[in-house]
Amino acid sequence: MGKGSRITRRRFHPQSEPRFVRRMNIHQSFLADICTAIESLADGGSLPGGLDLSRISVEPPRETGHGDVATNAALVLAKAAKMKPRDIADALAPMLGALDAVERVEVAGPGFINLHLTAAFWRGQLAEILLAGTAYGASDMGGGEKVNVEYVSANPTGPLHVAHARGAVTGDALASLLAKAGYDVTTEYYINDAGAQVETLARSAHLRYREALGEEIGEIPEGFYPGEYMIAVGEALAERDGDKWRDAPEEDWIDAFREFTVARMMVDVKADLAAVGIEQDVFTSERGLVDAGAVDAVFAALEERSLIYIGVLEPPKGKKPDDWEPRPQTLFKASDFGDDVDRPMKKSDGSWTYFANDIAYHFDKYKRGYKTMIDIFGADHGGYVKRMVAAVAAMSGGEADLDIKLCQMVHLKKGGEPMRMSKRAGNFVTLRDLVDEAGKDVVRFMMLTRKNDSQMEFDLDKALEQTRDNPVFYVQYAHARCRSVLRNALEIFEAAEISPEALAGADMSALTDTAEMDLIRVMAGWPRMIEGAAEAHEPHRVAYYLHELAEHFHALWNKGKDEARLRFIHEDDRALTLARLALVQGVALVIASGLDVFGVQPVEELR
RNA sequence: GCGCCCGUAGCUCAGUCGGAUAGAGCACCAGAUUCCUAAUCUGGGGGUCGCAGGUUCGAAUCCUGCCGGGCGCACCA
Repeated sequence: MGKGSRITRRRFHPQSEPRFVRRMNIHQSFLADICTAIESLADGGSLPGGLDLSRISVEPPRETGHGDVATNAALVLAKAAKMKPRDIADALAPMLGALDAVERVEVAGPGFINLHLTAAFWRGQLAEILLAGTAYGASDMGGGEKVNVEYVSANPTGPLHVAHARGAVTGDALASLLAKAGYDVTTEYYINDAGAQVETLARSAHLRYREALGEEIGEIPEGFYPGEYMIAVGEALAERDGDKWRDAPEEDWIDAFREFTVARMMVDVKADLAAVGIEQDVFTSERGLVDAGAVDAVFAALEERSLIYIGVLEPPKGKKPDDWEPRPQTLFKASDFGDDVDRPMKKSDGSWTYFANDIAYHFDKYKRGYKTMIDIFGADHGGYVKRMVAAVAAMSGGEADLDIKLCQMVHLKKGGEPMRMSKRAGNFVTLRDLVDEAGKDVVRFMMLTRKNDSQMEFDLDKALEQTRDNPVFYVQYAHARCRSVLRNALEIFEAAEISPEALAGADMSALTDTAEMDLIRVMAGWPRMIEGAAEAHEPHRVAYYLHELAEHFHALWNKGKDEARLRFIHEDDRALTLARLALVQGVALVIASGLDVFGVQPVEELR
């Protein structure tokens, strides 16, 4: 549980593989070959049998001079085999050198085995990319396992602001990343419509309602939501109900006003999310769960297992609340599951705490079949993580796994100057403002260029400039260039001749330049990238991958400026051109595939 | 005081469940455009990976302790 609790299952289902989609990435494929070779050496007595092969890794070496794939097999096995790493490597190397895809093998450093693959192998990879199309990179790593990704879940008390944007985009991209990696993903929003904040919201609506009826309300008093967006709510209520609630006691209207206002806020929230291209599958109401008795049920279940008791908590050291007093409370034994202290389930008035409701919510998800849950929270909820993870462990009997991703703050900048935001002063930037100014694709991509737990700067001017300072345009430009070449190629080819499917059958032996082969190598790394990012729950890796891919393409493009023979289109050499177009088409597809994970539309041209 | 996160080039940040000589962008310097979009490319300078120990064939990565920054800390959500 806790920190290391991530998806670790890697299952392959060779029986169920569609024929035409490569499901095992090339490194896994070589890993299988290496294991076979080791077993065969063991059979021949050159190695001890029964060695633990689980720590063997196969990966692209950082140094290009170290071949295309490298394995640490000899290093990892040395201790258990009681042999020198170099000796194991020397025995293994010739066997791997005999593989069709391997051109050359070398033992290097302390015992790494570096494989140099044949050009034919790489060209074959390009053909696979073209056949798979934008589905390239799809994996069945998840094996169809149900995963629930919950994000945004902002209180329905006003419009979404920039801090929500990061969580929204992160959750959305993570969800599509997991879907691409073979998980059955549900995206979800938890509506916090049960607490004191929505009561305040209802009162604020009543205030604006009286205002709409012509009453002079003056300054919005402390303890009410002051936002101007509430004016329309008051007007709508006045329109609907006339003045029947004007002088009525609160208990007469509070429920109706809350319900109306929350519903209205959620319409706005969904519209804001739609503006960044987000449409979640499920919206769960906290109040609905409470009313349905879900909290009572999970409470009883925990009580059944003696995880609930009445106790008195120690005051927090160092920072004691002013009104602290020792008081018996109904506590959940979170400390049995990794939390620092036990946590209250009931408030002093006997109603459930937010935490209790949230346990019921996660129990509800669990009962709906999600053994893997991901919550995207803002950094200000960091102190809540341990208790929630503990609760999920407890209520699922250790069966379910909750990973909470904290999104750190976004510091908005404009012209190099930080934009100080304060709700009180009313100058906070809404998600809608941001999208209106920068565009949804830029917002999405920019928000995903940083690890979720690092704070990030978002320079509005750079996002608006649409220049090289803006990483999304660097990638889009590469895609646009690909599309441009393919459009130009229509002057000498029919569209059907240069479709991805047709190009997959092209003779690619003309692709020989190092820049071309490098590009294919990067493209062929896409499935592995997907799996790694999905397993780590880190969508930002895709942004860096796309930048790298674009970089290699731009490099090849410019190489064609220096050496005319490297240009993509040669009117006098159709065969050569088809090979190059296969490459260009492949790049366009992989970029489109990557942008699709981010929910960003690839552009045909930038002009 | 306790818990979580972060600390990597002047700035913003990557760095694959421990791998070989630590990377990118921006900024700075020097170059590339008769020709598929120069919103691009090529080359260069720039680092005690916060500090100190430890683990091992090997540490930016794992462990411990410090230092610095952020967030949070009963009955809010």
